[in-house]
Amino acid sequence: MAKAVTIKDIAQHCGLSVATVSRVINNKGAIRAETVERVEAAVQALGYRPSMAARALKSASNRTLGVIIPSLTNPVFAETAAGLQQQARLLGYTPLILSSDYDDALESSAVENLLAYQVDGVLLTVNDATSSAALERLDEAGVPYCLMHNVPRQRVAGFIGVDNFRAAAEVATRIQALGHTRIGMVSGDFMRTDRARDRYAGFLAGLKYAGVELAHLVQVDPVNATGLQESLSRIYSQEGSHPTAWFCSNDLLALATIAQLEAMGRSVPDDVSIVGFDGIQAGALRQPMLTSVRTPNLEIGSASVDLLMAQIHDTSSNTGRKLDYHLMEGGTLAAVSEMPDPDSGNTPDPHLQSLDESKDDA
Amino acid sequence: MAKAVTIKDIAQHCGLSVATVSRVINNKGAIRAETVERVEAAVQALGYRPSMAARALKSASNRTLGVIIPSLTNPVFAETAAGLQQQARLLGYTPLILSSDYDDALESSAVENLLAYQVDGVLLTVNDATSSAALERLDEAGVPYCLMHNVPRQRVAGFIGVDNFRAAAEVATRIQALGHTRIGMVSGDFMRTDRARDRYAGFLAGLKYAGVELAHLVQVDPVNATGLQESLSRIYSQEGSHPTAWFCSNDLLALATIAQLEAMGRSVPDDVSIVGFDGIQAGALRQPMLTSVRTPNLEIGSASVDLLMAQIHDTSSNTGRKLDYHLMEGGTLAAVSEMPDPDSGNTPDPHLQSLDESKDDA
DNA sequence: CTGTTAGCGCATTCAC
DNA sequence: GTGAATGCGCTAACAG
Repeated sequence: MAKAVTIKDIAQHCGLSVATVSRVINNKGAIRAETVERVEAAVQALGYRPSMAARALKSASNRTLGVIIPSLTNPVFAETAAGLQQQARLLGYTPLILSSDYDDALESSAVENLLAYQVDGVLLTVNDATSSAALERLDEAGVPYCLMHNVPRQRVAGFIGVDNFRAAAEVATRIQALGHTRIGMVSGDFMRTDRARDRYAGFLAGLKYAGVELAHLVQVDPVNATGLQESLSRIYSQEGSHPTAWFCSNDLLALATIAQLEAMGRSVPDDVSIVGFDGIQAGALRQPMLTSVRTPNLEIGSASVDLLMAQIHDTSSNTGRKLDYHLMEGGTLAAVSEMPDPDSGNTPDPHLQSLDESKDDA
Repeated sequence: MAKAVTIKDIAQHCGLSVATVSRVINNKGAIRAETVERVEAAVQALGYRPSMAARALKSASNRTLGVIIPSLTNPVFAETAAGLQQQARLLGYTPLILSSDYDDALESSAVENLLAYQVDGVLLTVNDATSSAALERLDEAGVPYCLMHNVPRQRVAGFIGVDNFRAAAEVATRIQALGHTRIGMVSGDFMRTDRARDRYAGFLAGLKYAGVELAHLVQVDPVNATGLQESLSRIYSQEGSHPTAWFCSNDLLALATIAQLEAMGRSVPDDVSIVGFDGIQAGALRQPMLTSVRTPNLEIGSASVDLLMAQIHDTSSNTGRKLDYHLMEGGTLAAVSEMPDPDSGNTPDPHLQSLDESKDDA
């Protein structure tokens, strides 16, 4: 690696001291206009770039933001990362993005890693904000951070996310209003993420309010949906009435559920309705479009950067914000049909039939 | 930010010099076993982490790999990044991931940024490997790098990707073999990426070999597919025979094309066949599954790390490798039907009809 | 307005 | 085997 040009080189080149050059570069203090020009010209000419390493070493700011997300390949987090990266770039910060693969140990080691890089702050989505060693470590190290997607009940440094509980409850009432009475939920493992837990709790609460009981709960691995296929085929091979609607705790699961149901010969939404959560592009591109709770993922990223910046500079006690979500009505949620499940003998209550055509009020 | 524990702290704690501690930590030189133990215990106890900044400053290695991808939200690159991150982690390296948004200027500034971080090497997908200021800058700085997905004709430091030309040519012959004669291509802007150009060239060559001409070429913005809708509706609103098959230069475009065609009342694959490129999850989850050239994205990431490591350590002249791809036959490519386009009066050649049922030979 | 100087945390000489 | 000293590139006092 060719020797990089340092602040010293440009100082020499201009016949100035390194201090003056540093001032010009950082816009600190008052310097003569001509000097500024001279330095800037030299910077251009020699192709100088300040070393982040040296900056960090001076334990000033190195304008680096640590980022930890559960997965790079889940579009939700990819979008969040994209939003955050763009906002960071605007503010002259560089994000250092690590993924935890939904693993607590990796989450913690990612924090250690970021600490070693002396990041100015951390943006992260943890598995579970109520019991995260990673967050404790950040508190202990005194590094400002902002949670993304996690909406913790207890006070933390900051967070940006949507009200998962409330959104899921809305989904429940919406599904029930369409006449469904046999309703299931497909969820990521509760032990793994607080989002899955909140969405489950909200969905349950919504169902209860609507006077319906949850017929089935299928918990799967959030990374690869292990167990989904088996569970669904078991449920649908049983005698009796089958669910006519499923709420999935995220869109990836919803898409996988649809694929599985269709592979089993069930048609969506004619035989069974599906609602997802996240509003990822893949759901919007399919036909019919996936009905889903759309969350502002890009904005969650960019707003988190803003919040973190506020913390870094003002140390104001900004504790976070809930962003709006939107129940996007696609075509995968429909009113329950007269004959939802040919295998079962049950017919929906007559008084629900009037709801059959109410699906286009989105 | 609470003062981090330094090598000095643990030296004091052990009654040793910083030099000795450094030796223990880096496994350099001979040290007494008991001393090693003592140091390691202190490291554990005090929670010491060597500062990457200081390491980088000593212009040794800071075990950081720069990464530049066109987009975080395109699953192809997200998967590649995931593969690369995992492999890097295995080897004790940390990836610093930046996205260029398919923009040459951002690509270059990303390189500058990585240079400022003194990365040990760079893994990147550039827009166009044959004319990249970013690559020139890396050469100039003497930083080893490995291209991902770019398969340049001229010699470069290293690359890992698939043979886009050959794969696209295969797609062409496959489509033609199914009886299609009116064939179009939807492509990302040629000015933007060499992949789009190679795939176009390969597709053309394949068609030529098969004795068919390309009926339509639709070029769109690779970021947001701007212009797709307009072009397609113009083509299908014209009198005469319409394309019965489209090859799309990537899966995101293929999905968007399907959505657009279906919105226009065309059925896939009954009215029109679609083939994509990349093999992203969203294509595999839809029904019918998207027919696509599946590329080993995770492996492209991990293999690139390996190749880059080889360059960093051996400075061997390893010039890269082409990885295998696979034409995944989903359900969106079918033999041309007897009446491909109700609007047009033309009927396919009788001798092609025998191919109608050959679609399940995948 | 500008120059001098002192470290930041670490790896690496060179002594002992 | 181990310690003391040096400097990587930079910023932040403190002097002029």
